[in-house]
Amino acid sequence: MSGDNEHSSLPLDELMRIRREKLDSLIEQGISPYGERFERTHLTKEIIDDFEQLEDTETVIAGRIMSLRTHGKASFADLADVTGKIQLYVRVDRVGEETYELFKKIDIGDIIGVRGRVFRTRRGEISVEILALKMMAKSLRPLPDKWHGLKDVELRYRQRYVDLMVNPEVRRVFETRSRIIQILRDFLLARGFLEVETPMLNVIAGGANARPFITHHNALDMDLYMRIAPELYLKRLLVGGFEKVFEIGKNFRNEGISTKHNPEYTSVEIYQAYADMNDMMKMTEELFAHIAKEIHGTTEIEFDNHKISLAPPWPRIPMLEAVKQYSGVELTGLDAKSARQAAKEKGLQVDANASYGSVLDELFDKFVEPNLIQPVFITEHPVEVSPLAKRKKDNPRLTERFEPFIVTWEMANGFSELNDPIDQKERFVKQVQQRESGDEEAHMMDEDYITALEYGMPPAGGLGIGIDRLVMLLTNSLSIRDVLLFPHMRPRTKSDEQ
RNA sequence: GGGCCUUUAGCUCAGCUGGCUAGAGCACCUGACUCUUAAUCAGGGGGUCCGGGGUUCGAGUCCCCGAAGGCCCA
Repeated sequence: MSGDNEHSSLPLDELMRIRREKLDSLIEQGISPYGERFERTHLTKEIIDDFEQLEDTETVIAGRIMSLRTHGKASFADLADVTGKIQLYVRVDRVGEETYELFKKIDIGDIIGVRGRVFRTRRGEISVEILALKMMAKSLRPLPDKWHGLKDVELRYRQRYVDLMVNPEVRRVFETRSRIIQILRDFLLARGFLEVETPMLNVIAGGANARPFITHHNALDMDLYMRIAPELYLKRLLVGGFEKVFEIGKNFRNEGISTKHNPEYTSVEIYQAYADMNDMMKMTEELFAHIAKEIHGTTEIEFDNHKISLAPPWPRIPMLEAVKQYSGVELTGLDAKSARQAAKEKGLQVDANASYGSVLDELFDKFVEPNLIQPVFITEHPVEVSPLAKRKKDNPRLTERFEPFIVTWEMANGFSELNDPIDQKERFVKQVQQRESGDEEAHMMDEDYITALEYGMPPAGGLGIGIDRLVMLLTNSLSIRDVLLFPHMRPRTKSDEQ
């Protein structure tokens, strides 16, 4: 509908037009507006930290102009690089008319290189007095408000590059995210684990209860699934003879989006031969405490106005006991029918043919989960919802499984791995039946995985940790989108690409 | 999927029970200013009020449909 010439009267176009004119005039003067390789001697933070040594010496820095204060024949600006920012000072009687004119063509947002003298202003601010100036990148769009920054969360996520420019605390979150992953990796490597990579394009999507994304391989002319978990591949590696492996990577689940869910998210899965759930619980609490100490210097952290203590050991509470404690419902020893009855009496809607295990699971979600603020391991999940976990020796309806909860979130999931191929096959068969009766999240049959188990897999402990949630916990972020650089957003239909 | 809320200048926000030409701060432009720092002072330009219908003499404001986003719930 709207023609091109209507567009040209939009104010953004006017702001951009003015900058384009400055760009053109630079080119006319033979100045390249987009620079080239540039050798810096210092980062801004180094100048501030080492001011005593650097005072009155020459330095070469580069970065983005964040603000300008011009005063006729002398001017100030703030220049930001990855370490922070520093004030620039320029005076015409020092640099000469030509450089001063070039400085006056600079806009907020431009990236420049500066050679200058380190000094402190009368008001005490460490600054660099410009002696020479180079344009590195002309910015053609205005930056958000220097005081209020960019607040609109939609714009922040859609144009994260702008968010990162103007909101320094956002950059810090992602620096912390990177460090957390590095610490995690170092922790595992130091314990003799091997980092591996397994396929993300799967013929069978297994290892979790979730709906997969479907994609297509053209040359083979076949549909493939994006993986929902690396679990079954990693356990094949235990069959093959690796004894300690882990994988950090993306999983893809075709589910809704919320403050705690993104369709692609990052996990670490860890498998250790000859270990069991108890070893993995110990590793979990040690790992969380270790990362917290490296990041914050303490295991006592704050999240959403809660004081959380990550210091091991964390309590272990069997699921049945937790349900009894928080809902008053005693399910031990009941059959599926009386379990359903008990749940109904607590006002819970349950399917007429819900299994004992799923009743337990639902009671847990409803009555227990919202109370689990401090770290706690919930253990011994029912077998129906744990198709890959070893059964408990003294109670085959339950499994050797655990999930740590912190601030009501399930932070991880682990168990003594089921290595009995016959039991595993039966569990898959049950899952396939559920799938056929409409449960799209139930497991698919994975014959090759059964074959692998038939060769013999050592008993093992396994553990999967949601890295996004871990980062949320340690950066006090209430939305998963705040720890994802580019969270998934619906595309805007049109005319918003300004 | 359901409920509630938001969308006004590049950014951050006002705009009352419908009523003159839709405002402010920052940013931008012009001028003044050689230690400012949310620089200051004077002047100026800038609007698809998310989109589409409707009610009305008159809609940023009320009604309906739609879009994107946020929060809560499933």
